[in-house]
Parts: sequence; structure tokens; C-alpha cells
Amino acid sequence: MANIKEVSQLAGVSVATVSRVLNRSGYVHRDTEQKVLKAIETLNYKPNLVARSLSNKKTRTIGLMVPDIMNPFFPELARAVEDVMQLYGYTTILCNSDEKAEKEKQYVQVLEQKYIEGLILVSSALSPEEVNRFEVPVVAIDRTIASEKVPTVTVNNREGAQQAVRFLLDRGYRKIAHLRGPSQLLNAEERCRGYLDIVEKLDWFHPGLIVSGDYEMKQGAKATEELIQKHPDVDAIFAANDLMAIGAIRTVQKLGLPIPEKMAVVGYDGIGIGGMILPELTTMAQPIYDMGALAARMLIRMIEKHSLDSMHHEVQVQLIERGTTRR
Amino acid sequence: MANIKEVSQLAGVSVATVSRVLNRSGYVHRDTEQKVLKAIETLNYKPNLVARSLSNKKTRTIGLMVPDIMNPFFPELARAVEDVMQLYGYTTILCNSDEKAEKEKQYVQVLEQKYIEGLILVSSALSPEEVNRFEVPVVAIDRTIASEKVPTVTVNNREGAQQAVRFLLDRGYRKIAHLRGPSQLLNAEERCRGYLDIVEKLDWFHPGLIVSGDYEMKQGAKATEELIQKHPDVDAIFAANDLMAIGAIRTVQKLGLPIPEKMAVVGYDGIGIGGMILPELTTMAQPIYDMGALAARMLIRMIEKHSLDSMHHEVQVQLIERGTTRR
DNA sequence: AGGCATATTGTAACCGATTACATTAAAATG
DNA sequence: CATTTTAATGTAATCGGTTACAATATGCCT
Repeated sequence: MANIKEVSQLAGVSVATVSRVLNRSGYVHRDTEQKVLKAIETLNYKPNLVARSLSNKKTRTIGLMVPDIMNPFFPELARAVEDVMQLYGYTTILCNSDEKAEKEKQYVQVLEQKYIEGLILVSSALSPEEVNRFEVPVVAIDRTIASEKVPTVTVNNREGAQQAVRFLLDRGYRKIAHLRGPSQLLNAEERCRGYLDIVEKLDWFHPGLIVSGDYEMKQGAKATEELIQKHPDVDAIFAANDLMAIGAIRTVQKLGLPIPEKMAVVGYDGIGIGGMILPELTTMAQPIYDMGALAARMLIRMIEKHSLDSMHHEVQVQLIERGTTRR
Repeated sequence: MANIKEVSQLAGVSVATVSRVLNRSGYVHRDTEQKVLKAIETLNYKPNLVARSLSNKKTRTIGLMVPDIMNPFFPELARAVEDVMQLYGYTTILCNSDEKAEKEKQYVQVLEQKYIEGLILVSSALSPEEVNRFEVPVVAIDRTIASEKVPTVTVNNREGAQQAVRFLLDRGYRKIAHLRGPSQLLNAEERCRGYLDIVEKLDWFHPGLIVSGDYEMKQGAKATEELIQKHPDVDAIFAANDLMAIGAIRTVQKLGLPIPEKMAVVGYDGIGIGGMILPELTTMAQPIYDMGALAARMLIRMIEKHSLDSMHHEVQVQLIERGTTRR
């Protein structure tokens, strides 16, 4: 690979001039520019971005930290981030943290040594203080870091949960259980809160209708089994995420209860799979792609030292009514 | 951030000595080493990897090019690649190509300028000559680049397809249609070939039983509809991938045909969703994670200038028998 | 004591760009 | 015409490491 020096020699100018041509900075005579461009062309010269980064301290590279790209929520998010970054000439490093604080810290360590310019964080393993210690701009998605300093993109979890439950009531379901997510996750807490907001004061309500899960399908299936055994009169399940909802559907179908007649299921997230199963899953859909794209745009603004209109963006969930609830 | 010079000053030695300590290269007196380590500790010094890369020409960064991370096949692959790379201290840049040659070329261009050390390619948009022009080691997964020079990880598509079809025959299905993948993809061609190997000479066979698709669910559903309309006596569908198989199931269920009694469906790939729908999809599963991990290991060997045991690894698909075929 | 291998450390070149500063020529100004 | 601006270019420092080479010290052998 040719370097700037070879180009400068071929063009009969100094490296500074070549650099000026490359960056359109400073004065360069038209004729000189032409000579340089021709030399660049001839040698098929491409600037060495590592060298450039060393003097610039800019790498046009960002990190994307997700718990696990295999979790169906994250591919769409990753795609959005990557699309926007690509559009602005940035490159995206993918990191799977498994929600392990150690792994995250180690990753961030290396990424900072590599001069990444920003980080999109979908995780709750790290404390706000640890995140604040990062040297690069960070945007957190979904699992809010409880820190004013870190910009976030979140959804109105509580309100969405309320809507979902109200929707079930409107459709005539009378005893609604909740499969809640892992207790350490804020969004699980909020969704549960929203559920409670609606049902708490209803006469049939009783805390046993809330079953804890881990956002995985298996758990959802198992929890549903126990639930129905203990409370056979439950006629609707509001799951805190789609995977658990799918687990619930499996159990319900195995038990031979017709969906949506005898049992309704509503999920949360709006992942693609929900539209593939039959009956299709009714769900409170998050605008996953939009959230990723928004976070990416915010991060870029921060990297480029522009100010953000708002530190905390809350996007709206939307109910997608499909086959697991009756009309 | 402290740099090596500050460390050397605090330790009262030259930068060369610090570098020797860092890299455990050359001679360093025990006492000196201790002084240096203490200085590193005090300043919380971390080497600047960009600077190191500039003199090394090693970035410990690789690229992973997939058509679209949102396609359910790729997250597992990406996870495998990332896991192995992480294990060996490499960092993974994610690229979505949408199978567009232009996008791929542009990406590779930038990645090379950034000194990536290797590339894992899941794509067929580029010609072998274009791939050979890359300056870094490449491993191709799945969609074989028809070039002896590029190491590949593939599956025995043809054989797997044969097995799948034979399995259907064994189970007593008598008229098996095939939803084939996009004509430009080698694996679609091979799977179709495998199907033909078995059924071509059977009396009921007839080319109209092969319907073209694009590996997407929608297409699979639509193609199945047309298929059943034209050939109502078809009692089994072998789809070239799981997404189309899922589409097929949807159509079949909508038409009220009981699965697996009146209609069987077998997919190909073994993506996670197959186990979530009901009935669960019988499929020729590729060891997706293993393929990614294997490709990653091969790439690392190439980067580290070790020789490969074999340029072309063919891994075995395996039938997972589930609910869409009868016992 | 002289010669040689080994150990320890430093100086300076190098990786490949950017850029502050200096120099000179040409154009604009009074 | 002298003076100031603007234009054009080059020299060399810098980013933060690695490493070839040189210099010196030490121990061992004959």
C-alpha cells in the first residue's frame, strides 16, 4: 500500500501539500492539486486511517454493547445502529456482555484503548458511577441507567403496560395474570407497575397473579403452567415480553385451551417472531428500529460536540392487535 | 490519559525500557521492572492501541460481513464469531451488506484502511477475483465463494437435502414439493439438487413441484398457497430454509390442513424460531454456532500465520425431528 | 589480564498521517 | 513604489507507541 510520502514524491510536492489536498484544508494551487490527485490515482493511494487516528484522536468507530445478540430483540436494534453509523461514516464494534459487569468493564477498557468515539449501551450491569467514568460519550437504550448524566432512549413502559391491560379488560377478559420480568431490570419493574396501576383495585386481583420470569420462553411456559394450575379461572395473560408470551401460548395450547376464546395473551416488545407464530401474538410493540436509530443519532451528535435537544427520549409503544386476543 | 513517556519519566527510565516491560521483550532488570510497574500502576497507564497498531500493523480487529443481522440465521453466527474473537483478544466489527456488492466493497475498503486483520464473509455478492484482491485473510461461510483460494466453512447441503427428502418418504409421505431458495445462491441450488436426486425418478415427480422463493417467510406462504392450489395432492413440503417453511406452515394451517397428518413440512437451517412455533418445525439443522466458531478459529490461525489443516471445512447438518412430520 | 558472551539501558529512527510555523511569491492597497 | 494581504508550499514537530542499534557493565573462561 502506498503511503503519503510516496504520493508526495510522485507529485513532486511535500507531504503537507498532499495532506492539504486530502483534507481540503489550507491553500493549494489548482495545478498542484491536480498533480497530487493524479499521483493518488496512479498509486491507488488510500490514507492510512490508523495513522490519521493517532494524530486526530478520531477513529470513526463506536461500540455497541448488547446482552446477547441472539436475543431476538437485539438484531433489529443492532441493524438500526449500524445503518445510521454507516450512513455517517462510522463503523460499529459489536459486544455481547451477557449482562456481566466484568465482561462489560473489560470490553469498555479495550474499546477506550482503541480510541472508540462513543458507546451505545443496552445493559444494566454497570452502575451509573462506573458508566460516568467512561471517557467517551455514551447513550443508554431501554434499560435506563439511573443517572441524569447519561442520555437515554426509553419507552413508556408503565403506560404501555397500562394500555395493554386496559385493552384486555375492554375485550372482556376478567382475570388477568402477569408474567413479570427479572426483578433487577427497571423495565420489568415498570411494566409490572403499569399492570398493577390498572388491576390493583379490582376485586378479583390478588398478588398471586403475578409470576416472576426471566424474559426467556422456557420460563414463560413453565410459569404459565403453574399459574393455570393454581388459578384456573385466569382468562388472560399479560407477559412482560414477547418471548415469555410465546412460552405462555405454548403452554396454553398444550393444555388445549382455545386462544383467544378462553385465554388471551398479550406480549411486550414487538419482535418479529410474534408475527410468525399462529395465532399471531398481540403485543405492545416498541419501535425497536427507531430506538436504535435515535440512539445512534444522539451519539453522533454528542461525538460531534453538538448539543442534544433532550437528554432523555421516551418513545411510544403501540399496541399491535393480532390473533391472541379476541376482537 | 497517561502515555508511555510520562510513565518512563516517573519510573526514571527510557520509553524503550517501559515498552520492554509492557511487551516482556528484551532484557529488563527485576528492580527496573518493579519501578516501571509501579509507575504504570500509579498513573493508571494503559497503552494506546492506535499508536501500537501504527507501528505493529496489528489491530486485533476483524470484520464480520453478513447480509442482514436481522435475518434469524445470523445472530447465532455473529455470536459465535464474537465469542471466539473475544476469547482471543480480538474485536469484531459488524457489517450488514444487504448482499449489495457496492456496499460490501465500500465496507472492505474502509476496513482495510482501518487495518483490520481479517474478514469473515457470509455473502455471495462479490466475485472470487474481487475477494482475492483483499489484503487481509478471509474466511467465507455458507455461501461458498467459488474459489480454491478462499477458505470456507460450508455444510453438506445436497446430502442434507437428500436426507430430508428420504426422511419424508420413510414417514410415508408420497408427493413431496420443494420450496427452493433464490436462484443465485449456491446453497439453494445444492439443496434443490439434493431434492431432485431423490425424487427425480419417482413416478409422481414433475417439475411443477419445485417453486422458487427468496428465503423469506412471506414468499414461502404465498408459494405454498399457489402450490396447493395447483397440486392439491401434495402431502409434504421440503423448504430450502426455515423461514419459508414457517410461511408454508402458516398457509397450510390457514387452509385447515392438519399438520403433520395431511401435510408435512421440513425446513432447513435450524434457527431458534423453529422450536417456538407450534407444531414445532422439523428441520435439517446446521450447527450454526459451530460454523461461526470454526470460521473464527480458522481466521485467527490465518492471521497468526499458522497453516490450516484444511481449506474447506464441511460440517454436517442434522435432522431435528419435531412436530411438523409424523412419527 | 584479555577476550567474549550475556545482561541492562538508552538514543533515535520509524510507523503514516496532521499541523504549527516559517518562507516566499503574488496580489491588493494606499 | 512601499506596504500589507493573501496564496502557496515546505520543514519539522507531534500523536504514542516499537525496535534496531549502540553503549556500557558484569561475569566467566583461558
